[in-house]
Amino acid sequence: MAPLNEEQLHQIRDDRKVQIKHVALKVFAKYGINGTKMSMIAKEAGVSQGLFYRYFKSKDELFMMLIQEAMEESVSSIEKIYSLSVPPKEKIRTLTEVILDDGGKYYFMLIHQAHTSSGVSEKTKQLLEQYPLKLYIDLLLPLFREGQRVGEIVEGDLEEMISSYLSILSGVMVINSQENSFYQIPKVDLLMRILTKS
Amino acid sequence: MAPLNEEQLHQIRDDRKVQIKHVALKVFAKYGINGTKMSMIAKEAGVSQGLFYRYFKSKDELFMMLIQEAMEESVSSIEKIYSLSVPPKEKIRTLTEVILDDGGKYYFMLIHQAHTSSGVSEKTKQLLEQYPLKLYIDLLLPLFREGQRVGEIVEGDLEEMISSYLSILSGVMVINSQENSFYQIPKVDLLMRILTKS
Amino acid sequence: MAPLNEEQLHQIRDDRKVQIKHVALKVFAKYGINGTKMSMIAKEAGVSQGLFYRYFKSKDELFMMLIQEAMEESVSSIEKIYSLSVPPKEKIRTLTEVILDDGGKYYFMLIHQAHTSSGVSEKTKQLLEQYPLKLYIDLLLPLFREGQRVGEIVEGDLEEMISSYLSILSGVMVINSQENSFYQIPKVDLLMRILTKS
Amino acid sequence: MAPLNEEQLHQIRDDRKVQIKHVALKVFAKYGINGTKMSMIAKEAGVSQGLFYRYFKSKDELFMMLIQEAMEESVSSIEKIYSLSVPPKEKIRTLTEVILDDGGKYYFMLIHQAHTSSGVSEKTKQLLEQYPLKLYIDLLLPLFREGQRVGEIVEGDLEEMISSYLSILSGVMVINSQENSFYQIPKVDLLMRILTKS
DNA sequence: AATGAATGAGTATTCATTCAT
DNA sequence: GATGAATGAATACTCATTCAT
Repeated sequence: MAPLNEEQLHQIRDDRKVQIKHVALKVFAKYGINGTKMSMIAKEAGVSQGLFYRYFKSKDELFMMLIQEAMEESVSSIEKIYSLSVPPKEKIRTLTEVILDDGGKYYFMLIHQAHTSSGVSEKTKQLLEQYPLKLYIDLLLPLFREGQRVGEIVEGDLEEMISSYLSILSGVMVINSQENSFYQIPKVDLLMRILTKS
Repeated sequence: MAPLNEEQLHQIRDDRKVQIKHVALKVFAKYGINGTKMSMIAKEAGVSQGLFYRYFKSKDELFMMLIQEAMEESVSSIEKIYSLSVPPKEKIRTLTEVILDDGGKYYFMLIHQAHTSSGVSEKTKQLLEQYPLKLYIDLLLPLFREGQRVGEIVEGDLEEMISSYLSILSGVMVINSQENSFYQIPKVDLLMRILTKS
Repeated sequence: MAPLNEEQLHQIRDDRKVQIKHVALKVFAKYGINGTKMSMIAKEAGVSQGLFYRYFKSKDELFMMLIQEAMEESVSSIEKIYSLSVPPKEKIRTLTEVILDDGGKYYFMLIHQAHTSSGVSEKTKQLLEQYPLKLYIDLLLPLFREGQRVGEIVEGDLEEMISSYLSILSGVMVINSQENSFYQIPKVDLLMRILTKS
Repeated sequence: MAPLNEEQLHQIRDDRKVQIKHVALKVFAKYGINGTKMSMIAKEAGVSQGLFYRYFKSKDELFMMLIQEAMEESVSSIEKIYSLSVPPKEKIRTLTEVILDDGGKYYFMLIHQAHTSSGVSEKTKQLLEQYPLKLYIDLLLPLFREGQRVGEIVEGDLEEMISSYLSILSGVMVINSQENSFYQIPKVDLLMRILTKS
């Protein structure tokens, strides 16, 4: 029989890469880079350990890739919010929903793991430094300022408020990243009370 | 000098144990059970790796001991609050302050680590099951109910509210457990907005 | 086009086999059996790794085949020398030239690699034992004896002299088997001084 | 019982290091860096594999260390020859004996292995470049020149002669580095014929 | 009691070989 | 036949724990 053609092979390779990354995101998010064993990823993805290395150079490289994507994704989520034509408070609510949504939680957890794990590579650390909290605050500042202007957001130092808001969101995501979480994700309305006038 | 007597020796042993536990709590909290190497604890505590095993049977045993203490401590913190003679809102604020306080954060982080880490022993898992979220909710329920009764706490389902409150507190503790945290701990006033009428 | 007939297919098969062997000889000679990865041979020969196994049962089988050929070739080179109608010294000089010649060096290196590498199969070891140094000495003995008789070769124990001569030739071949060798191949005249009267 | 004191520990560490290096030199020399498995070194040295890593950072680091020593040693051997108060020919003969001597052969083999193995680290390659053949030739040039001057060494291009001499010596060392060598080390007298007038 | 050397089980990674297409 | 994806056994290295002193 004829060997697979270029396109078919490309398809297979792409599928596998996506599949492995998808699995790895969850496992890394849950167990961190130290707690995650290659055997877990391989087993969960249904491939042999050896195959993993045809698609990714190393455990660390994959971890870094996922961090990179997580951070790009998070920034892009925020940017997208601005294009909605609803009042500031609604924008913030929507953003909160997006973050609390299932897709987002793995990314948050991953970034948390990256920040806290021992044994992350220098390269990964450098990558993390490219997305400091300040960057997120600056992205949200115009939105929150507008919120204050129209009276939807409580008075007070905005940088601190945004920082706290992000910390809380991250926190609840992180502690809920596991399947049968001890904790539960709060309702959006409840979280919004931190920011908005009653 | 005369040789130390029985009691003095016991005292030394006890001091050393406390010292090691104190150090280990911080290291475990920061790096998790997988990220924490015995060499880190030994070095940080200023003892040899060998000596460690005179005081504790294993890494896991120590981890479990700390979890145990953390959970007992957390329950006792809550119980103590009830003895204050201030209005409910003030009690909750004080509890929040106690938790956010420096001592508390390591315990929270530890419990989080225990819940999320791969490679925790079965015994540790069993221990965790002895302190489910429900237990904390039940402990706080009378306090919050009283708060609602006197109009200091917002209306709404109390179990959910308490659960959310605990999740948020835990979350911010967890993501701030490391030294140079990416995030910051929110002010107590800000957190209280979740629960209280403006 | 008409499909290839039986013989043409056989021809193609044979050509390919020769091609792979040719490439493998160089790679094995350069890097040894441990240093040579199947991917190197496949890439260098321009075939897929999978195809290789249509032609050869295993890496080790190919290695053995090459050793076999190398040893047969070396014996035949020596035998051929005897048919020349020149004085003994000239015959030895010609043999030396043949050995030092580009073709020969890979074979020497290969035999050296086979003798020294860890991880050569039992079968290969057995093969090597079929061509002991003694065999080569015996082959050359009549030639060298004649050389001594006519006064072209220095006096002395012949077995030792031949053995040394072969060791030196092998040695210089071996250390020059790589492309950009640290060392250089000595001129034939210089080597002949070992054996001949000035 | 009291723990070992500083000096005793230092002694143990030193002994072990020497012991491991001694064994590793032989094993690396024989099998190259690819052919040498850590289990071989550990077993041969009578230590566990784990212990190896308390003394050396990695297989490659040890290999490099040994290369370094081998090269320093070889240069120093040559330099020492100059201090003898014998005629040039005698000096060269002594040098030849020193090199052919048991201690030397492992070093030569090691350097050969380093030059030929695939998979040697960049660092090791750089190290090798610090000791090019030219350096050895230059070291020996004055000695050989003096030999020619006093009529003990044959006429001819000196650089080429030294290079050939070193190649031949290296070659015979390399192919004799294994225990039950197929080949044999030639007598010094025989090798000297390459250089000297009869 | 105290130390740090020593062990060995476990983990990431490589690579010869097989398999589906 | 031909391809390269897939497998799994082997190998370098790490680290909790034990042991000799």
